[in-house]
Amino acid sequence: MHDLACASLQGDDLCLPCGLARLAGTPEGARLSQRRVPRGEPLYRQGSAYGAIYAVRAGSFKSTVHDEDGLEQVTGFHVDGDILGLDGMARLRHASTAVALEDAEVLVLPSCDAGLDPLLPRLMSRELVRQRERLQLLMGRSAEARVATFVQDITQRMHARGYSPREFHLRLSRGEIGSYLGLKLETVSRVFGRLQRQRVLRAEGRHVRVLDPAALAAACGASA
Amino acid sequence: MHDLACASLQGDDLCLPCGLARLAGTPEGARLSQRRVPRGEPLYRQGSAYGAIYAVRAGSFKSTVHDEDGLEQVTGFHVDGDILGLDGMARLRHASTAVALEDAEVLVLPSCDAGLDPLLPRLMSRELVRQRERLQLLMGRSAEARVATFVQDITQRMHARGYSPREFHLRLSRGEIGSYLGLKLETVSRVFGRLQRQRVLRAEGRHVRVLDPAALAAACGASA
DNA sequence: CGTTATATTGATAGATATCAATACGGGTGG
DNA sequence: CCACCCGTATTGATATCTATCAATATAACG
Repeated sequence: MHDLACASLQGDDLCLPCGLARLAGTPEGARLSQRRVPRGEPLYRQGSAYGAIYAVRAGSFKSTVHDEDGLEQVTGFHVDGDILGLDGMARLRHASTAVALEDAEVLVLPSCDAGLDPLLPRLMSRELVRQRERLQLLMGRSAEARVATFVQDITQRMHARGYSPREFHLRLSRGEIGSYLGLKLETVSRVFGRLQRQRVLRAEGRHVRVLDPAALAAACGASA
Repeated sequence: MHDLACASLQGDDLCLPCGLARLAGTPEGARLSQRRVPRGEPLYRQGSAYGAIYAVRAGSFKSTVHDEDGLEQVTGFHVDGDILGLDGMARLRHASTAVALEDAEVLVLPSCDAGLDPLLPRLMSRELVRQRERLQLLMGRSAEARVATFVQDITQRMHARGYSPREFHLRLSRGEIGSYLGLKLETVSRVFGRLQRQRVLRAEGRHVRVLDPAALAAACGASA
């Protein structure tokens, strides 16, 4: 029963994917249910009753919030290993909508799971820190730095999961990226154009290839 | 023992201050220790070992993070009833610094307190939602909207705690407000000047008086 | 009362948003 | 298989906003 928690609590950084990987085949693992979510379908909707949190096993999701006028804003981009739904616990109602960007699969983690419980506060704390880092990233930095960081973040996450760190297929439109980064879609497009002219990357529509990782890293630091 | 959790879990919104208020004088309350923090002193520092979270009982705090170069950025402003230190659980090391803006007093909440534990995930979830709301506020909105929202937020919090909703003493400099809102100090100053000329409020240095709450609310909505 | 930090105010430059037109691309139906 | 269409992306011209640089004024403090 402690497999999940212990595996994940060890070390400085906690790693739920690792913990979850160990669950495969164990009695505890069998207890957890999976759920398939077809591309374009919501895993949950803002305002709906909170029931569980989810761990992405395959595919990717975007999180969005809708303000009073119904305007959609992208607040998150999630892949394999990420946890979704933590924001629903406060009011026992989901505070955002999660939509699959491609056919996806998630592990359903009931909120009072004995194996997950001791881990939960730390997981949430990490999310809190990440959220703040994202805020700091977006605030003082230029459009170029934001886009560069976004691209780098994706390549790193892809790499960590065994995919090519040089090439990937974006599943978000320019408008969605802009919404996520606090920029207008035209600005996102222009930045991609600039980075391409500087031979940092090649962006053919949504297919992105990183040509110069060092230059990309450098572009992440430009302040305003 | 369940006083704290139950009082706070009832209703749609959870309220730790209410729960804590009930603890005064009870056996559980006596168990919790208090701590005084003189003005300008840190409650904890970024990077120091995580030991507990804290509930503000009197006074106010600012949270800051220091980037690699040591540059300070204000990430939070906390008053009576707010919880501090949640970001330290992820790595068991505080991810930010909390400094008292005036002589303050906090309740020390050991992380594995039996009364607090069931409440913790919801508390953290709420913080997660707030953090995101803050991000959305800062991203697409004009300097005027940011400052107006900041002022309104303070008056509302003050009001909820029994102080005058019209007048308060800012304990942050223009530079600190700017850091918190993602603006330069000159811009903050100019916005205060503009709001003053429009008779929305009167700002004499750090003493602020709201003259026209409706106009202030209207100013919160200006996008970019 | 002087000294230093903080705040206000002005002039200018730089960045992104906005408005507008054109190009591309994927899918559908002919 | 090609032509057409609609959503998406690119590119350009201009407006708006905030940052920056700089000077002065005010407030806090010893």
